[in-house]
Amino acid sequence: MKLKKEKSTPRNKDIRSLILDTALDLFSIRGYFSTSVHHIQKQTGVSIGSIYHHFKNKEGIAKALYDDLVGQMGQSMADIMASEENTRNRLKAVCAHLFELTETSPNVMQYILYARHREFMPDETPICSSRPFETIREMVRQGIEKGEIRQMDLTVASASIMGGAIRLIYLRLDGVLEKPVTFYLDEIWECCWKSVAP
Amino acid sequence: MKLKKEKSTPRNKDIRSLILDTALDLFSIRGYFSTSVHHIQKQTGVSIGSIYHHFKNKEGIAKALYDDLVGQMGQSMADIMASEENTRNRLKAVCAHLFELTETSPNVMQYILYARHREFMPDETPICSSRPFETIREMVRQGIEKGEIRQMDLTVASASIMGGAIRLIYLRLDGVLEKPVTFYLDEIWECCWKSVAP
DNA sequence: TGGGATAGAATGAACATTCGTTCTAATAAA
DNA sequence: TTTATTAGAACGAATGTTCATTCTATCCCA
Repeated sequence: MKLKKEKSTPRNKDIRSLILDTALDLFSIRGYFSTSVHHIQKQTGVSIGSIYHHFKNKEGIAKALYDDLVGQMGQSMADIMASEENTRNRLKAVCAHLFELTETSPNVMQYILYARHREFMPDETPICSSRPFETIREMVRQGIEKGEIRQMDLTVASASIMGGAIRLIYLRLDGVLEKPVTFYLDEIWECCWKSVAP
Repeated sequence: MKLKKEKSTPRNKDIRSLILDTALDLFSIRGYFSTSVHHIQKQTGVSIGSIYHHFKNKEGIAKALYDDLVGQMGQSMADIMASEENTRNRLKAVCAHLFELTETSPNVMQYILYARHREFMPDETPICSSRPFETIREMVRQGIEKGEIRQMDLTVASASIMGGAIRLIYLRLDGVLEKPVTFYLDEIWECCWKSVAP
């Protein structure tokens, strides 16, 4: 009985997660277009029929994955927003979080930052307009309002403050940095902050 | 005679260029994987056989295109390096050039920056290790040496100084900026420079 | 100059393969 | 029994590539 239940009941969620986890691995290693549904089938052991029972189609898998990951990241940003008071600490915490994520889950970072979502999810809003990035923008906006960041165009300020850090993340994901990005956190953060400080 | 020569001799180059130009358009609009060789055939009017006569295969088209564009950009960077003396002017000229290119040939910028080359050109070095980016790195290195940029890790300095500008280019290509990037040049450049100034 | 030989460029039908998706049957759960 | 889930064979469309053939321009020799 127990054995049966353990095998079956949690299966719904397990299978869905199993498919998404595997898809993330395959997508970020081989890319979306070079990953076939049959690959996912082989890697998960879940049958084709079952995959299509859980997701409308291949794009549906990519979309669900995207929503999950962007949702998680949005939550992290909201948490930082809530737990830190001043702009400088908030934004440094954002950088630190992104750097750690890059090291602990490069696949996640790769999929969020690097995959050309619009290429296979035509209706998706560009990543930079999604909630996590909107939250960062809001942090910057408040920073300008409070005078912690000098008066300037909001978009330029956001790009400037995150640009260097994101650049480093790309370099790390591309295998160009030999040390973990986290190693460079303090140094790059000083640059980021100086670029917009009053 | 002359007529004949004009019609025939340049044809080799014309067809090759026609294929590359069209491929660039299609690749940057629909993406590499959503562009079939048959699409290129239809758009150019050049027969399939002829396409395969000029290029080894589809990947060969992408690679030739990449080499051409990266070569051109490398030349531009070398020109700037040669024509400007001090680091600040050099790097601002680099930003200005990239911004102008983004406005005049967004396709080129899109292909160079955004396409996941490693996904379909497995042997290609990551863009950030290619010659144009190496030249930028060398500019920064000299800047640090001469004390125009403060003492710091070279990679971090490069990422910091170009990060914000590149970020803006991405935003523009994604259709998030309503105004041309060139409009923001002075403002973002001030940020970039402040981030690494002594 | 004229005419055949040669090289290489262009053609597009045909091919094998892969892919996303559907369908029907079997199984498990309620 | 009824409903939800799993299974995997089958399908059709699309793709990258090949190849036998035709066309065109240049070269060579009479």
